[in-house]
Amino acid sequence: MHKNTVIRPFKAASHRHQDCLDAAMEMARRLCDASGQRFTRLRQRVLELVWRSHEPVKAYDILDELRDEHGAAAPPTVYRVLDFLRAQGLVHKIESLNAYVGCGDPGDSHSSQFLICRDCARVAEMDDPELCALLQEKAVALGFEMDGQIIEVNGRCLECRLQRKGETQ
Amino acid sequence: MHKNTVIRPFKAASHRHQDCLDAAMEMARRLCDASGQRFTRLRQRVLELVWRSHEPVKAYDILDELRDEHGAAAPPTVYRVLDFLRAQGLVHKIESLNAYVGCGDPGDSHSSQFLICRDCARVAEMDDPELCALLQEKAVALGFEMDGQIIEVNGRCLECRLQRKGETQ
DNA sequence: CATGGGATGTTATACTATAACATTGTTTTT
DNA sequence: AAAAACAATGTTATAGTATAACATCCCATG
Repeated sequence: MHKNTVIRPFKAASHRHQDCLDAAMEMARRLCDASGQRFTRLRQRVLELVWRSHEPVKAYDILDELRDEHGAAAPPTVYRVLDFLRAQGLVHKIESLNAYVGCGDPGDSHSSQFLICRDCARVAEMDDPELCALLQEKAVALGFEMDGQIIEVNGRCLECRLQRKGETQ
Repeated sequence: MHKNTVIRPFKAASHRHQDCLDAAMEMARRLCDASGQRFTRLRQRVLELVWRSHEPVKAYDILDELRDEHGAAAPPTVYRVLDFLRAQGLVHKIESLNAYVGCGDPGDSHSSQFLICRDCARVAEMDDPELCALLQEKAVALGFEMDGQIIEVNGRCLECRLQRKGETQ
């Protein structure tokens, strides 16, 4: 069930991002097929924009991009597609940023813990079973029935720590 | 250092809320005195409004209230005061709700985990050292330097579970 | 009692998101 | 193939959340 703790790592700056993109699109197509949902051009395009990088993307940035490509486009277009993609587990919302990231392991229903780098703004995603279990345990101890969690960690990723070692920020 | 895991419990429906309010005001006054900050009428009033209940409060609800009492009032008034109160650790923001709650243990700098009841909308606050330690450990294992965390758990509090047992919602 | 800095007021605007209804497009049924 | 049914997208309007920039007020202190 839990394949791996880190389901969306901080990739080396040199990684071939096209591979991330291709993999995400392939998975999306497969998942939508499997669940009888339509992976329309618009939905694919929005998902590509979300996966443009490993940084979270704002709804209105997506909107601007669609406008450039496509003439008209209004907020509901973007929010509807984002809602769809989130419902399929293809995209997550980062609540503390009001921004969206592609899911590192769509299809496997999981809980997520996000690591957000304050320097490069990239986001990694974990699905750590120990963390979930402990949180669950703590909630249950208070009689609380848990049905979802939001965990977002702010800090600095390894790459940024090494690069900027010693700088004052 | 860590006095208690639960620093803002789900109180029984029958609790004397005035006591919560009085305690919060007393602490706030003391903390501001200690740090040389001014606990003005406005700041006190906003903190009272945040502590009006154990449910998170929206910035614009505070604004409406201030307008009723006080004539004019514009968003910056509220947001500035909320920022102040947050900086003093007297108030926390619930990111997933865009709403604010009074801190259950101001003065002691801590991390918070919030439990949010979907039925009664009340919020409890924990500061669980084990949870923090485990999250820290997981982050460090990825080379991530953690400087803050957001944990918000959605679910149902004990009281609501007992009251609505069997209901389909 | 002036004066300097912190607090608040004021106006305008940016940013985030949804409601409600119209239109288009795709499948399914006949 | 036509019609019905439903899903997806377009469109217009508006609600909800937050900040920038500058003006004024207040009050602690010298």
